[in-house]
Amino acid sequence: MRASKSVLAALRKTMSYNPMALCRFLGSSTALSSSSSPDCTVWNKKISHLIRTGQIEEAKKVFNAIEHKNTVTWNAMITGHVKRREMAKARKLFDEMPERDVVSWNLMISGYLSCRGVRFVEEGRLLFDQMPVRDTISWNTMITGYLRDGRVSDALRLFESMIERDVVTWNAMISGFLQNGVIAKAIEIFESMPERDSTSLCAVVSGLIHNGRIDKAAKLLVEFGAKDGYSENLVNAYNALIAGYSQRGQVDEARRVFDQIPYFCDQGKRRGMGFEKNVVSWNKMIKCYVKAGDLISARGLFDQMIDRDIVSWNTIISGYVQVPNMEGAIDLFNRMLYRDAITWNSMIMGFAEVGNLELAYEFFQRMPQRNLISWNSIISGYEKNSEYDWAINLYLEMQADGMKPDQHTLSSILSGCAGSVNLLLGAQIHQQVTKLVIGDVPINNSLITMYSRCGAILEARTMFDEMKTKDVISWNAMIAGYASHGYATEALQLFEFMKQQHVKPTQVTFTSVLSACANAGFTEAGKYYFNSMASQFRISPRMEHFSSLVDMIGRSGQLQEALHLIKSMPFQPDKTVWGALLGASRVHNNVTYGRIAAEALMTLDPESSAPYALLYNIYADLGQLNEAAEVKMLMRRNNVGKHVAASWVGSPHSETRTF
DNA sequence: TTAGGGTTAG
Repeated sequence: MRASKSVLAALRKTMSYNPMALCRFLGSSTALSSSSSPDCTVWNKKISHLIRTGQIEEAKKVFNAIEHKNTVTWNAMITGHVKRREMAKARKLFDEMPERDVVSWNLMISGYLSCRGVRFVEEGRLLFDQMPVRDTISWNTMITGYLRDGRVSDALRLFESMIERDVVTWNAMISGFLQNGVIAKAIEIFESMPERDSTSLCAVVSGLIHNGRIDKAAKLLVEFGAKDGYSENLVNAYNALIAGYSQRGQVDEARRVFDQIPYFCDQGKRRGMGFEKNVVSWNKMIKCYVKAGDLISARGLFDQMIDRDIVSWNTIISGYVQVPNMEGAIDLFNRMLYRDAITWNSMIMGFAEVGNLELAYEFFQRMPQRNLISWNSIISGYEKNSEYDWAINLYLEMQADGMKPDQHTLSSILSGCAGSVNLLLGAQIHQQVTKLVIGDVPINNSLITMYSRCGAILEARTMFDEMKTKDVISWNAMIAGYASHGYATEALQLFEFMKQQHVKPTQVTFTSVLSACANAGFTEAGKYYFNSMASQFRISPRMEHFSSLVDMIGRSGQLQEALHLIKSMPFQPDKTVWGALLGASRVHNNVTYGRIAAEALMTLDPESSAPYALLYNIYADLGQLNEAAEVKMLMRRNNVGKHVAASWVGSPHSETRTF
């Protein structure tokens, strides 16, 4: 096939838009020699296009078919492999190619350096040393590679031995130093560089924010941002600053920056050339208000926006979902022209949060394309609302659908297994976790909880012991496992070991520790631990800690001391605390304290029949039948007690105790 | 082929 020169020229002109057209015209089955194609530029572009669109096999076919390749052809093919980190394949081509130019060398170096790891960095350096002629890009690539790998001094050595540095070199040094936390040096470089561009400023601002130096970032942005010569992408730096303040909860500061952007726009000569706020600025500011819980201001900005994008809508919807105000969210949802998975997922999460699983499921069903987060949201929704079997069924459905679970899915489903005491599935998930190599700390913690809730306390302990890295939650989970199964000694031993390992306990730790003491009747130990909360760890005791202490002191017979403790509490005791005193009074059949506790409970929780029932039993056991009858009458008069003495859920230990 | 940025949902 032979194409006329003019046709080829016309086609070449449109090449960059539609390279496939040329291919179709020429037919791709024939050998692509220079006789059928005047030069290989066209084919090189075709290869580049195929690589850009991820069709490397196709690219390889074209590459192999070309008879007379030039250096660009080889480089294009090498690019394809380098992008996919296939360095062995890239290297083979590089070694085979008849003539290399500086781009070939640079490509290989950048490929090796992107792979990270000492071996690859050294390989890159070897090529850098071997190459006959280096340009600035070679140097910049090598410096960036070192900085990415944390080798700051190597980078600095190269930088200092460079003769002709360009702005990219300086910028690479700035961002690299900031990435490695060498802040002072980065600022020094920024301030001493011969010419700055907007990238320099963006790099230094975002890097400083990343390193917690937001005020310095703001100062530099104000100082250098107002000067001439910076391009429109400076707004990115302002946006980064808004996001930085937003993350720290400094709403007013963020708003000040947000309002400042058009101010500098007036200062700059090219008004309307991009110095103004863009949609990202608005979205970040709205997000800032949402994060601070100021939905009114967030909505105000949202309503003022002229060009909203999907992120604007999703941000404001997430604000309503977080409150949660699902009516508002639905209203916005209905007004949206285009929705994406994030929109739908936010709605699902919101409905799950307010316990409306029907609507959550309906939205889950209705959404056009579910992703992993959709599944995770609906599964965790059911799990959090104690619908464990639904959660487990959805998990099975998810897998049948070919969706691979991640650590969020597994953590939800493990909680589901713990909730429904499904040891069989829990152990299966454990195997899956091992296979998927998602052995991260939160997942392992869920496994501990799952095993211990299912009563497999030995498996829980094995899990705990095998964890290479633990956090305080791992310790809490294991201690809680022991405590809730009556292994008080083991719980306290582990707690002592935890302190030896210098892991700082939390309020949750003490909840389990005190509950273990209460269940086992270790009153003195319990008092000691309770006092150590504030004195050793600066943790203020919460309601559940007081109620445990009241429980154990009361049950040991020191009812007066228990009442004294209640009176000395820094906040109003709730029904769990009074319930503990009432329970203890029942154990000792003590009318005096039983009455006090029961009366407090009747005021706090007028619906509950439990205080009447307990008080009745105390009187009855003491043979004071008249008083017992009075209690019954009182209960009838107050219109409580359809199920007499049936369910008492006020005490933290209600499951393990019978009244 | 080198530098910055890339918002929203767990």
